[in-house]
Amino acid sequence: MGSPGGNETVDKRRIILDAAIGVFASKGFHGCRVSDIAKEAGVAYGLVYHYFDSKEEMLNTLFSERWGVLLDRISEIDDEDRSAREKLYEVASFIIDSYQHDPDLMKVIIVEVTRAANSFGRAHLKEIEEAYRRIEGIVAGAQRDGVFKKTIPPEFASMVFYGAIEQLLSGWIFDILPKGEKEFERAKIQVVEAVCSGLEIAEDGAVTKVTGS
Amino acid sequence: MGSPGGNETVDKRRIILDAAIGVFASKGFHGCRVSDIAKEAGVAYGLVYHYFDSKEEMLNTLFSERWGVLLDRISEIDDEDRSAREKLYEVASFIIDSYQHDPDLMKVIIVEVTRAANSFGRAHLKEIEEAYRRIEGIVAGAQRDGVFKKTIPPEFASMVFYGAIEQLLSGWIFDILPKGEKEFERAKIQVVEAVCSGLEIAEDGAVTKVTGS
Amino acid sequence: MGSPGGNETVDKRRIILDAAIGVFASKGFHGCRVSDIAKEAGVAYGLVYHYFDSKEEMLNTLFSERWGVLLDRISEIDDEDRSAREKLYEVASFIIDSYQHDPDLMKVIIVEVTRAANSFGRAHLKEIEEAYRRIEGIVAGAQRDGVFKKTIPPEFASMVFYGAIEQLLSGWIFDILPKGEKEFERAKIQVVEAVCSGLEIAEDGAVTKVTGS
Amino acid sequence: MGSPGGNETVDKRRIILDAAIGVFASKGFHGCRVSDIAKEAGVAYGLVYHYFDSKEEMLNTLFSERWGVLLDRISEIDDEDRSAREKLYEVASFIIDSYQHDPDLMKVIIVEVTRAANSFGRAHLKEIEEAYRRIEGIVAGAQRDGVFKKTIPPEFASMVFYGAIEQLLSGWIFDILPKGEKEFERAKIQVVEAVCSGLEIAEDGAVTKVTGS
DNA sequence: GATGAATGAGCGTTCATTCAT
DNA sequence: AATGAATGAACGCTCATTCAT
Repeated sequence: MGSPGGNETVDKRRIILDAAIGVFASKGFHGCRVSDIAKEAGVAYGLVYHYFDSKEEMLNTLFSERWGVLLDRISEIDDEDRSAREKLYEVASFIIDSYQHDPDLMKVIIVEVTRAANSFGRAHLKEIEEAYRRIEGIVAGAQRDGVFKKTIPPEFASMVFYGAIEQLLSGWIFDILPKGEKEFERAKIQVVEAVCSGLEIAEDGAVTKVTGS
Repeated sequence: MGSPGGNETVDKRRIILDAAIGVFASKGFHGCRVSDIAKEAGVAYGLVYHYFDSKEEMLNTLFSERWGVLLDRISEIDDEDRSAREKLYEVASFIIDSYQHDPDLMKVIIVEVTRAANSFGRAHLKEIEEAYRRIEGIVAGAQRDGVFKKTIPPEFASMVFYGAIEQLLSGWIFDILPKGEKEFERAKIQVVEAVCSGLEIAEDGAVTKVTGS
Repeated sequence: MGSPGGNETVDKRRIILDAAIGVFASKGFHGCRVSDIAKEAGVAYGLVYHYFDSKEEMLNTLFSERWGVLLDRISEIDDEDRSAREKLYEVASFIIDSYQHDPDLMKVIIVEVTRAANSFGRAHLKEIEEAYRRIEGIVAGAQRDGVFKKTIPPEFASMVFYGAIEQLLSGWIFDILPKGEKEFERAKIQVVEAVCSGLEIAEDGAVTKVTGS
Repeated sequence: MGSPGGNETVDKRRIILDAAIGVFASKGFHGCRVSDIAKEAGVAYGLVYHYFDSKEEMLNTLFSERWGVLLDRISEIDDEDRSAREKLYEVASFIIDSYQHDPDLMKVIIVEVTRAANSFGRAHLKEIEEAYRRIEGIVAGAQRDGVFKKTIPPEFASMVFYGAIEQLLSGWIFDILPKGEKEFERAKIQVVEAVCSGLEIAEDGAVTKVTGS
């Protein structure tokens, strides 16, 4: 039953981690000090090191926690009985919703890990690649089903798809693209439309089947 | 004896800049020391500061030099009398060729600036956005010509296109995608195909017109 | 066993400050390194920066601490019911005693701050001027009482008095004048005599009333 | 005949020295760079080192040049057949006129040398002491003549007199005292009055004989 | 004399990490 | 668990001075 009475017991570890999200997001991993995190969390300097071996471990933890959820979700989506386009829509949807729900966390994950492959990304390359591979799986399935063209290798398609989404997120993060519920919803549809049907008007003039949640 | 024949005259500034490319590429901007650059360039520590105000100024210089060339090239391409798809192919081609020609420089530009919008990218946001805008222009033109669908806003299409290409470069940089002349050439075609025609097989079954240089 | 008896508890901040006095006095502010201070204090380099924001802050702290005491003392003296000459004697006495008690500290204050108005003195100009103003107050009072001549403006008299004393301290600091208890006591009397009664023999031949503590 | 035609020949050494006065005065010896002086002088960086062995040598030169003039003038004054008070007035007058004539140079001499006995002053201690000794000579003479009281040792009187004047100069330099022709003239009179006759009203009420130039 | 590129020792400051309590 | 003082390696930058031309 844990702590009697309920959840008054504070999980300092969690508090520190949440503080780290905010601090990493606003100052950047390199730009912040461990003391900033402790201060933000309202705990003593040393306590951070009681729970984490290093500043980097906090980032790693934040990334892995969230990335694991993403990987699970992609697999789940892939297991559903839907078209490839719908599956990609679901993936885009999940990522964009994640950003909408906790922009700071997604900013940290993308800016400090995913797009910083040089430093911390290195450590998570395997996890990151795993996501690519699962999207790849969706594409490969569609190719087997004769829905996606075989001229574009799945691993390539996966990169295009993921790259497009991440670019959108970056656009929002750095205020290059307008943000808002409406924009996010549109983006989900349009990024899938662009990647699946392309920007060009098809010969037959069909503008495509819109996918919605 | 002077320098009768030509370029034996050494431009130390250039030498330092070139050394910086290599060092930034291999150790990262944060991971290297100014002394690493001086050593690599074979010059005294202080000379670096004779030519540059700071470590960061070297990165800025490298970025701006190259990004300026990219911007010029996109404009040039847009001025040509070709289809939008061909123009996008040319842009992709230029970027990928740039990587092929000087992988270290492109790595630095992408890893340390373009994808590090949090830190140095901030300083170059205007230049970076300018590139997006020029691609946007190509798309907008195609929409006016009735070749690209109007359901996807040009600024959105531009992000998808650029995001896809950058993801490919990242894939090569971090050894997620196989490198090689053949791969690069294929990538140019496929990224354009994916973005313009989409991954799906069009209703009419047309696999699309391949564009070559 | 704690610290039952008293002051075994070490105040590292104080230790560092005291070490700074010695180091600044012997090598000068510019001539010493922060590591000299740390070494002298027997603490780790970084601890200095745990307690102080910068090398300069140590100097500022030392100055303000001591100068505050001087200002208080002057006010206290001015509040006493004594003649102006006696008050000036008390001020001279306090300053000279300060030097006698902690020559290094006074050396630092005079050499690095008071007489270095160009650099650090600038920052403390207000505090320094305050001292001048308080001496000025003593003189002005004496003029009102008809004891000091009105032909010499108080602010001018204050500068003469303070300048004379500081010159004596400089003389001792740089071994131009002989040091010693006897010399210090004599100096107190003579500087007041010189400034109050002048170097000349008065018409009536009176050599003056000597002031003692 | 030197340079034919006259003085079109520029003495670069002099130009550098004059530039140094301005730069030392405005930025301070420590606060300026050799390149600042070269720039101010309008000469190449390296030329400074052609004429001077070091940055310090420029300061030394400036000091010695001017201080020599002061020493000569004091001797000259002392040789005149005037009262001690008149002699001291002449000395004060010369120093204050020097400041009026070239405030930057006097600022450098006082701020960077005379009052910086810790660093550069050390090197010039002998010259500086020589000035004290010459003033001392004037006082000693007056004591022998029965004009100055013997209770204040000449070397002590000399410090009081010089300290008072230097304090005034510092006051002008750092804008603590009002500047202006009238102020300078008054100061000459008052500093001598203060030091010779004292601040107190003498028993017999005589306010003293004012000395004018 | 004149130029300014080249040298490199030196130093203030930062901050992740450790540790005694 | 919790605190925050203590540690010290690391690094960017400055700038007086030298030197090749």
